[in-house]
Parts: sequence; C-alpha cells; structure tokens
Amino acid sequence: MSRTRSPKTVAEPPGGPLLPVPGLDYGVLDELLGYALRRAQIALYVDFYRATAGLDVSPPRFAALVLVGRNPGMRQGLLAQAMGLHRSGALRLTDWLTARGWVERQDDAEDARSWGLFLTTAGKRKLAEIERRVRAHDERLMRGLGDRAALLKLDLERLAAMAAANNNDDGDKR
Amino acid sequence: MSRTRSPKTVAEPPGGPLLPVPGLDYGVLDELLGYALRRAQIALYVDFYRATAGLDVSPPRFAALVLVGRNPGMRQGLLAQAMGLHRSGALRLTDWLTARGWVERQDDAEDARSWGLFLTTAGKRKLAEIERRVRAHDERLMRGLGDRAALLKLDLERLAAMAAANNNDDGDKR
DNA sequence: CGAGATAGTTGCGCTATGCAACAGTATCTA
DNA sequence: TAGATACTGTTGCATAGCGCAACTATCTCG
Repeated sequence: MSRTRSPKTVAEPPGGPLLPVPGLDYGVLDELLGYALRRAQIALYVDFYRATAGLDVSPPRFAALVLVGRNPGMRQGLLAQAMGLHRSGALRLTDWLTARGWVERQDDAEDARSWGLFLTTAGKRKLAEIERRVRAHDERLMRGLGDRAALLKLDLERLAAMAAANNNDDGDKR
Repeated sequence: MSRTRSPKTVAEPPGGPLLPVPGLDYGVLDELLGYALRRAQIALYVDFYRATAGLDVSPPRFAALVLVGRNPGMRQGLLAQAMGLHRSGALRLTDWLTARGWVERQDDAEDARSWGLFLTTAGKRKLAEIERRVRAHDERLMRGLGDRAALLKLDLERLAAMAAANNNDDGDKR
C-alpha cells in the first residue's frame, strides 16, 4: 500500500548506501568487529525492507509471525523471551499484529491469566508471502557469499552465544 | 553514574539472554543468515552497553565521536553520509554531543552555510575512555572467536557491500 | 487462607530515525 | 548580473521499537 513517495528532486541519502566515504578516516571503527557487524546489519535491514516493500512488515514483526505460526498457542511471555523483549514489548507487538488481523489471542484453558497466540487465516496467508520474499532476499545474499555463507552464519551464532554469555555472567549474580 | 537499578525481585529478561528457547520452533528464522545477524547484533549491543555503562554512549554516538575526532572540521552532512543518516539525524546527534560539551561547531570559512565539527578537550578525554572500553569489549569477542574472527569480519564487510549494492541498484535508476 | 510468584496491561519516557518544508548561501547559466 | 537551481543546516512532526515501574488478575504452595 501507500506508494505515497513524493517525486523528490534530489537523492536523499538515507535508505541508501552507507558505503564507506572515500577520504574519510574511520579510525577504530574500521578495526572493530562490532562496527562491521553494525554496518552489515544496517545494510541488511535496508535490503529487508526493500524485499518486503508494501507488506508492512519489519524484522521484529516477521520474527513474531514466524514464531506464532510455528508454535500455535504460545503465550505472549514466551514470545517476549524468544525475541529478547520485555513483556510489554511483546504485548505491543502482539497488539499490532492483532489489530492487523494476522494474529489472534485465545483464552488459555490452563491458565486464566494468559492468552494463547494463533495466526488467523489471513495471518497465515500473509506470512507465507512474507516468508517467500524474505527467503529470496536472504538466499540472494547467501549466494553472493558463496561457500562462506554457511561459515559466516555459524560464526555469527557463536558470536551471539558468546556475547549473550557475557551478559549473563552479570545478570546471574543477582 | 546512575547505578539506579532498583533491587528487582524477579529476573527481567531484557538486556539478558536472548538465547534460543529450548523446545520452541523457530522455523525459517534458524535458517536465515539475516536472522543470525540480527541475533548477533542484539547480543552485541547489550554487551556494548555493558562495557560502556555509565559513560552515556551508544553505538551511534560512539561512531560520531570517532569520526569527528579523526576528521576534525568535518561538516554535519558528511557525518550523516558516513553514518548512513539523514541530515536531520546528524543534526540531532551533533546537538546532543554539543550539549554534552564533547563536540563543538565552528564556522566554516569556506562556506557560510556549514559548520565544522571538532571535539572539545573534554570530548577528546571522553572519547579516549570510551574507546578503551569498546576496544576491550571487542577484543574479548574477537579472542573468543579465535582465528575465525578476522574472516568473520571480512565476510561481514563483503555482506554489507553486497546488500548496499542491492539497495543502490534501486536508488540509482531515479 | 495468605504470602509470594506470574501473565498480561498501562502509562511514561527515551533513542533513533525519516520526511517535508523552510531559510540562508552558493553556483551556474542564460 | 539576475534567476533558477542546488546545497547546508534547521525545525516540526511522526514512527518504530524498547525499557521500566506500578497495577490487576490469577496461580501456587505451605
């Protein structure tokens, strides 16, 4: 929907490049793994939005849809945990998806406090379309990386686990 | 500073784990390079904030400080471009850093429209401290990855370049 | 039953961004 | 040189995405 983009006489940078500016000194940034990750993330996000243009998704919304789709009846709190969000964040995400008619809250017979989350028929259809496009977007990148793709993915997983472990060291000694 | 954390009876997840929840089906998410990247990025951010706690920085603020520090007198617009931001975003970032007394705007002799950005003495001192901590944080992760670290970084750079290229294909045929 | 834990909710705040519209200032061109 | 045009920074408005504290139901367990 929308397609409300005005003609725009001049090219506005954002949503664009983020390619290194020649002649500029990036200092430590160029040496940091974390910054390389950030750059990749930003570029990937832009590509994600491009691939899913008009579908009204975003990475978090997409993840939520997939999770609810694969785990019908899951509670909001579990969604929060799976996505590393605060409960209130999962609430708002669910609210949004519900308002869109993609997700439904159903009473949980086991526990009157909680809901069970389910995709609606429309939600399933929508997810299928989104997933198709996201897969295509991801596969194109993977292809570009060739045989390094799988290794990169593994390393990213290791990295995530390591960083998460650091964070836990702290949180645990409570 | 701060350390204003309330006792907190219960463990609140955010800022915490984001480790895969056992028994939960992540569907495509587990297969996507993009999602692995997102997970790593989130975990890394948390670790970044942990490493720089009390310094009032954030990844964008840190990047801006480094860039201004290494390229004294740079214009705001260039900062925006280097960071992939809209001009207005660079403005607000600069405003914040200026209010903190870390960055200074000086008139540009060449062009009355623009400013030159410079670190103040306090800004330099602050940056040195932040940089020290960020480096430590980054190196710890690199060490954890062993000899894969350098490759990972390279692949991330390739990935960023590829994704950025995709985005440009679009933007250019304007 | 009553204390303490849990699930979800609400209200408030903050970072990070974009975009349109605007005001000076520069530049280029007829 | 006057105008049109482009560019720099600014302002106001809006959005996504989060966290946190406080609150309400509801469970659980001794």
